[in-house]
Amino acid sequence: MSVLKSPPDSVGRPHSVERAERAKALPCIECPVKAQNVCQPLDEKRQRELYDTGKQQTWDRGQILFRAVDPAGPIFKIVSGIVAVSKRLPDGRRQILDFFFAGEICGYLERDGHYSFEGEAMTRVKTCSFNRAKFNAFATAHDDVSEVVRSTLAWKLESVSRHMAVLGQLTASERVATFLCRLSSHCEKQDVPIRKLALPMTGAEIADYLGIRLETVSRSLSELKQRKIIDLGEDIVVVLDPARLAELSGPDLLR
Amino acid sequence: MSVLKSPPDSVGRPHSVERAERAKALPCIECPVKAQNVCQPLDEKRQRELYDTGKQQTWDRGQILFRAVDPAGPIFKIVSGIVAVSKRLPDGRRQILDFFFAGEICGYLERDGHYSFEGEAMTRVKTCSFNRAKFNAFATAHDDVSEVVRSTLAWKLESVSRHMAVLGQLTASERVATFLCRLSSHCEKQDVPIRKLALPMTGAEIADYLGIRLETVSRSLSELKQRKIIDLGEDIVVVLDPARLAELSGPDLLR
DNA sequence: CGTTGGGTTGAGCTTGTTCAACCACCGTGG
DNA sequence: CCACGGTGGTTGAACAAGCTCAACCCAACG
Repeated sequence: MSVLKSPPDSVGRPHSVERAERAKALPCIECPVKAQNVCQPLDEKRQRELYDTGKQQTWDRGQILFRAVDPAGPIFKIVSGIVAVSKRLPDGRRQILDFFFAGEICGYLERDGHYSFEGEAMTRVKTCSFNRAKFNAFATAHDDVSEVVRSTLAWKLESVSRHMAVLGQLTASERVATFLCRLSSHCEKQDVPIRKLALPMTGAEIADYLGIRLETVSRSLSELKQRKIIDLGEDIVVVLDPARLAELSGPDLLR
Repeated sequence: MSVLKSPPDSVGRPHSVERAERAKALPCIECPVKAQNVCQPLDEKRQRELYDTGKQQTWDRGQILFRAVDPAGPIFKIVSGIVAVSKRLPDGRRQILDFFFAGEICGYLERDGHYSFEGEAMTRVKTCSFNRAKFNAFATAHDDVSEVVRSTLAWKLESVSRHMAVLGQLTASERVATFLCRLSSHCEKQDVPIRKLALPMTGAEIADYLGIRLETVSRSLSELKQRKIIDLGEDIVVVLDPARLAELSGPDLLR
């Protein structure tokens, strides 16, 4: 298997676990996200069956997992790390539609044989990459799995709709505050319940997610710091006053 | 069955078809949207079974089918007319998330026992209103139906995501142009293939959908008229130059 | 030690908002 | 029959939020 040179903009083949190695043991046993999403209802037998439809991959920050022009290939369950899914406009503008965290599935949506959007690793990312046809067949064959797919879609549709209201109605500073609240509530749910937030994405990426310029993001953050609501460190935000932050995010558009 | 007085803001009970009357004949036979969405795979027996989980209703323009504060009640398949689904912010701002047309299902999304959003009739609307629990049971019992639910969700998720890019990245005039293109391509698909578009919603509603002020909508439309790209009539838009309109909507965010 | 990528900050400008006046249309009631 | 108020649309002028462009800083890295 020859390794291709990385095309210009930092796309490249990820490191794959070899078939032979896979046969040895089922890594799912130790998988940090085995209890999440489609894997949640699976016993060991079915887990192995699903695992055999895919392979594990590791991606470096900035690598593209899938592009909107590519024919729809595998779907990706994120084992660790963060993936940004975005829509690019021909003139260079882009809208980051959502950030996907460990346990979530991305690259699922397709449109006449192509990925609908683009997925990019915001950090080092580990994925289980399932063959699309086999995954769909697996889901069709198992009612509980397809129920998980359905509820995941419904949940995503809701959270994306909510973010639409952010883009359509909120001011720049409200958007930034909302973003921090969302990050914070996400961390509370799985990570340390501390109010030190790691910011794994750059200002430009936050800007593309919030539909504003990166300078505006920076200014809003500075203003929040000025007002002693947050403190800024190295790729870190410390929330000093969660209550006031929530106020500033205006309405309840969290999650 | 007593009819309640309409609460302040034009909510009211719709006119329902009585049970006795329903028993007579299955109106689905003549239903204009019997081939769409969840009804599409049904033979007459299953169609009757589904129909019996709900009832037909008619709503006047401006009536609220469901509110975000209401406990999640029925889900609505639209037989005719247009419904706007929106998210309201406490301070009066609102984002219209999507317009639902004949054949589509709305009021489906729920969050801890309540409707996620709000649905309002933009025109006179006929619905089949299915009991939620019974509908879900019906879907669970029939693989082909739940497959339709899944694919509808995936499709909606995609189109909502696409609209996010509109809100996050496009200028006001691009948004308006995009909106007209979307309307136009929708009409092409089912109605007369003519380029006279009926505008069933007010400027304020278009504004809430596009995340701009109604004055801005009006100005953009006037400018398009000035440039001989469209013509404006009574609640009607005539597309004079579809190609240039598509250009102005910037990138391909249609549908 | 120079380069590169990301972040901050300022000054001027543009887009879209805000506020207001005005008009056309329509249904209602004196 | 016309006066009236209510709704929805148009247009203008002043204003402000956010964008653009640019300079500058800092840390990482070859």
